[in-house]
Amino acid sequence: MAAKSEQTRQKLAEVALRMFREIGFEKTTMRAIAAEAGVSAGNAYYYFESKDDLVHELYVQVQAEHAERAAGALDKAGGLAERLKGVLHAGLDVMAPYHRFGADFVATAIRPTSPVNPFSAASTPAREASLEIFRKAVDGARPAVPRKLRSDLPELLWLCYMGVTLFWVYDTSEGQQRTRRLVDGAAPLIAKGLGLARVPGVSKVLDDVLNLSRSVRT
Amino acid sequence: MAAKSEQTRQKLAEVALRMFREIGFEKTTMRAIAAEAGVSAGNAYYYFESKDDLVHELYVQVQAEHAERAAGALDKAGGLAERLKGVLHAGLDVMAPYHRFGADFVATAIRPTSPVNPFSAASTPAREASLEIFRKAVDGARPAVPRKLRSDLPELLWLCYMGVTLFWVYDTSEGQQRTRRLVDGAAPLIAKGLGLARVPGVSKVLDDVLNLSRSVRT
DNA sequence: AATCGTTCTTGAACACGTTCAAATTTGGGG
DNA sequence: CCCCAAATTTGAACGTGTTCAAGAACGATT
Repeated sequence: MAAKSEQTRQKLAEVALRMFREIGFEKTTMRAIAAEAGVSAGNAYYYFESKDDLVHELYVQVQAEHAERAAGALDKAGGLAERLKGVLHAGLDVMAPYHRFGADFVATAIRPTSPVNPFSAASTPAREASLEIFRKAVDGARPAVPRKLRSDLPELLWLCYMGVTLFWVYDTSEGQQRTRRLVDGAAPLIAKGLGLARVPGVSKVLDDVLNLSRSVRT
Repeated sequence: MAAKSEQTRQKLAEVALRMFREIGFEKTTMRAIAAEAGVSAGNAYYYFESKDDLVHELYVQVQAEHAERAAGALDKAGGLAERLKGVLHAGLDVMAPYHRFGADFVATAIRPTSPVNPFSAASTPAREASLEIFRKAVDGARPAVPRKLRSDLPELLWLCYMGVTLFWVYDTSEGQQRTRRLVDGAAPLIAKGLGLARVPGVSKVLDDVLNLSRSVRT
């Protein structure tokens, strides 16, 4: 059966993710993962290129669950502020069990050469799915977002989400409530701030910002 | 002479920094540093707690040189936009030789437990010195920055600087010219944007932003 | 100059992530 | 049922960052 191999792979991933959660990144050694999964250390490398590759597995799973929960939250909210809150809190909910592991995750993910890097080729599907969440959040918002911003906003919000994640990693408050407060405070502010896009003086500066943001990408 | 010990320490730091620049972080092994400095590998650990600690040494030196060059740039410019440009370009100039090493540096620095982490206790002097640069940039600016923003702005700009650094690490364009363009574009935009703080509609939102930024820190 | 505590230095050892040649298992075709 | 090629698994090995007990060099005190 071809399933046997897949079974070993899944066992390894499952064990690795559980250990990441329970004892952290560094204490979760490849040998320990393999032992717990009942295979040799070398064998783990038949299924995963590296320890980082197991982190990528986590990233993909977390992202998938985020998409699912975010969709649920978006069904319930119409205003941009509430939609944003829903999406961001959903993300925090999914990541919560991994908070102690967060710093190592980010340290791994930030390397341009890592498969976990959210900008890397290996992460393109996960990143696209994540971007899609923010596209939906923006597109479905009532009242609608100013037309001028509609195309750039999802990407910018996704970047904000990366920022919130970073903040969350450093947030040692109980249950990361500071990050929760940040989300609760920032979401309505962003929504309100977008309304200013129609103020003439602001509009000009905003155009410049958008132009810069576009020009600097290439 | 007490200088003998200090000499060994400096030799190690000098060799390490040069190797970081020339062959990158991973290829610069502790054994290689020690060998090149003419001591045993174990001895390097008498002077530096860890490899990361050598990165901290680099951080401190880079920061010191940044402060120096930024001060020079600030002497020549009065407007906030020009002052910001000067400070940011000075930072990029100092970091330039280490660009290939940047990703590893950031990956190290981003760990809350690392001595290199810019928010860590070990980095407090370097961080304060860096903040001071932005305080000077803001305080000396003519026309003056809106009073409301004067106290928070340096910290926010310093955060922007962290963001620019991150952008720079990922910037693979020749000579990191995209980052240069980002700085040239963003500096005047920030200066212009601050002027909007006096527009009534904007002022209210801005108050909320500042309040949130303050409340979320504790 | 001899002594002694401190500072400095060494080299072997450890656990880690990772590699790889060799061994084993698997599954399909004769 | 047997055989072979491919897929899977092993265990030993490598180089890494780091630790540490032991020793060597130093410098102040007598």
